[in-house]
Amino acid sequence: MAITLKDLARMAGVAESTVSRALNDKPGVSEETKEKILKLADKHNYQPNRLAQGLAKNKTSVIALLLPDLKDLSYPGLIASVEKAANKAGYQVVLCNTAGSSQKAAGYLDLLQRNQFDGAIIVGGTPAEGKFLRLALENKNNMVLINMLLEELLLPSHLIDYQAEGILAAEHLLEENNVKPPLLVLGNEQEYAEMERKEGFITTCQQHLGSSGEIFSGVTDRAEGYQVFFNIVEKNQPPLAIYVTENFAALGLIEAIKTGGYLVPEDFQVIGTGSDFIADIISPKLTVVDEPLAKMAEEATEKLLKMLAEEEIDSEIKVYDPEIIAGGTT
Amino acid sequence: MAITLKDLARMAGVAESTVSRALNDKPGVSEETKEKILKLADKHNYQPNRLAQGLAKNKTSVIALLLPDLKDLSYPGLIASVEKAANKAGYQVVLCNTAGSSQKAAGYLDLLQRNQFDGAIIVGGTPAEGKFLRLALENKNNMVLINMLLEELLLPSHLIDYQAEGILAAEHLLEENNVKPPLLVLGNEQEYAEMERKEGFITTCQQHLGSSGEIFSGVTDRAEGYQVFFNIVEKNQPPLAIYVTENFAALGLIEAIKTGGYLVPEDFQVIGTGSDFIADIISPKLTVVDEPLAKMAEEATEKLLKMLAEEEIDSEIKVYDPEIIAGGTT
DNA sequence: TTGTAGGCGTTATCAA
DNA sequence: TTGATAACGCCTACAA
Repeated sequence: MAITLKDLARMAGVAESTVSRALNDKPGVSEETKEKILKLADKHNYQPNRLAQGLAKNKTSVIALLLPDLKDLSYPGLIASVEKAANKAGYQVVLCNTAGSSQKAAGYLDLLQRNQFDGAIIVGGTPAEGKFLRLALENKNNMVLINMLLEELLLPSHLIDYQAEGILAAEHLLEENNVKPPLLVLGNEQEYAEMERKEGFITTCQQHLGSSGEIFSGVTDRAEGYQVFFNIVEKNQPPLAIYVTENFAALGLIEAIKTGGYLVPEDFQVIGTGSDFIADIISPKLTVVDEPLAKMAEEATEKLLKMLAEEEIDSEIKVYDPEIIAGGTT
Repeated sequence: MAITLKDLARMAGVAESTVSRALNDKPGVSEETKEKILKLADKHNYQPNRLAQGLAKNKTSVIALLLPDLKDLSYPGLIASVEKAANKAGYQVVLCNTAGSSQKAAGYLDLLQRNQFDGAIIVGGTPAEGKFLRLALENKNNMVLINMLLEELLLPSHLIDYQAEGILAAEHLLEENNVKPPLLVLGNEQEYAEMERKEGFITTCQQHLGSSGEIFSGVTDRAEGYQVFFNIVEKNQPPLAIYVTENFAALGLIEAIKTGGYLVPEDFQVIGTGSDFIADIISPKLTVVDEPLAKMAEEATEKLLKMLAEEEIDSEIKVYDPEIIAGGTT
């Protein structure tokens, strides 16, 4: 067993309270005894038990970051941002992989609710996670949301304006190619983000051209992106402008375009969704509608820390604007 | 404040111990009182405080998985494997991002040592992490290692045989192209894994051909992989066989080959390192030397759980063999 | 079947 | 400046 504060007290011949004061640098301990105690603690490599500390102080200094998908390459930036803000305030961050399962998410929220963590930042991405949050909300308010929209539940939320993404993408493509309506290649059309992008994109196209181009959906991975190229050229002739919401689909699509002997951006202009990673492994570098995830994460973390510090009750919803990062594909 | 066991006891008009027994399904409680207590607990949504439980039972049922790099696309599989094994045994897993910094790693090991977690699985990848582990090892034995080799520290370790990777890669390439010695494209030559791969590769080439091909190093990302192609064709003529240890470098290299008007695998045969993800976004699918990370993770987790359960002291080192997964690039 | 009491390892209050 | 002592919320002998 590890050495305890009580052990130190016995060895130093003082009371536990004195040891506690000495270790925590609190006033009311003579330099002499303090030094003796610190030396002893160091010698025996004393490490205060965090469970006991947490119980006594009602605080663990650990926050959890719940992520729905570890393969999403835009998360490392988000994570770094959360960690930076949290560390600065003396908190450590642990990551919880919910893998899009509300059951797993519930498991981690159980830890949160039962004092294993002080707070949690919950990142959306999977639909219908609202239900399990209700329980967790009962007593405390120690959660903030990123990109998760809940109907009724009132929690601080940091949301991307997905509709604005569609609008920006459309405007960008229309700037350069205003003859034929741009095409839209979507992933899972049931997802909130995709619905919004579609709405923004189509509306903008119609406003400018009076009509919108063909829409393909269910195109999420590289193979599907590759394949959709053939569906596209079946009825459409280049030059064409295309908005592909899914990153890996964009990868496959551009590969197909180049394999087909066409040029990007001369024959096909392509715009995707923000992710340094993907933009970089595509050649030419993909033009994207970028999401300010790092900033969102930072502000979400600061909001959470403020809630923990001031026990402030809050449910502010903050919406963030995307922006175009020009690459070589448009 | 949340409701406590003591509150329940008061409300039910019984002793705390009775409530504890009822909630934990222990014998010695009449059906009647038990039901009353459970109903009360349910009504007030009672959630036992894990810090208190942990303190009393000296167990949190949470293990930590320390990862050096969240961008590594072979980790999601490893993580899933750890979670599966841990969950089955009633443990929850949290991920800790050490980001290759021993300081950050030390912070998480501090949590471990101070009872916030029961155990930890530490994944290597960054050099010289050994030092900070020494401290953590003092009292407990609740850590296992994956792909981290330490000189003196005795901990259960689960290691890939990197030298065998080089050997396999060489043998595979030699099978099909035994005229010219295959080329080697390395990432960071200082890393243990790379040194071993190189050793195995070169030795095998020399055994079979009496000589080994040109070696390029410091090629880690897509751009560098793209660029190295030009260095390669400067002095070498296809057909050529190439072993590229870094995944993204392989991506760029193949892109350059195709852009240059050459064919894969007819003109250039390429073999990389295992990762479903990368192999899949390359076309043709990359042939790889696969690392059995999922299996390693599973066995490492089971070892850890066994250590926690039986307090067994152990420092077994288990070495895992890589294997070729044929794609379309060889 | 139930209650009392002590312990887990800290912190914090109040006297001395 | 120090030391008892209670408290944090739970578990677990031991007694009743």
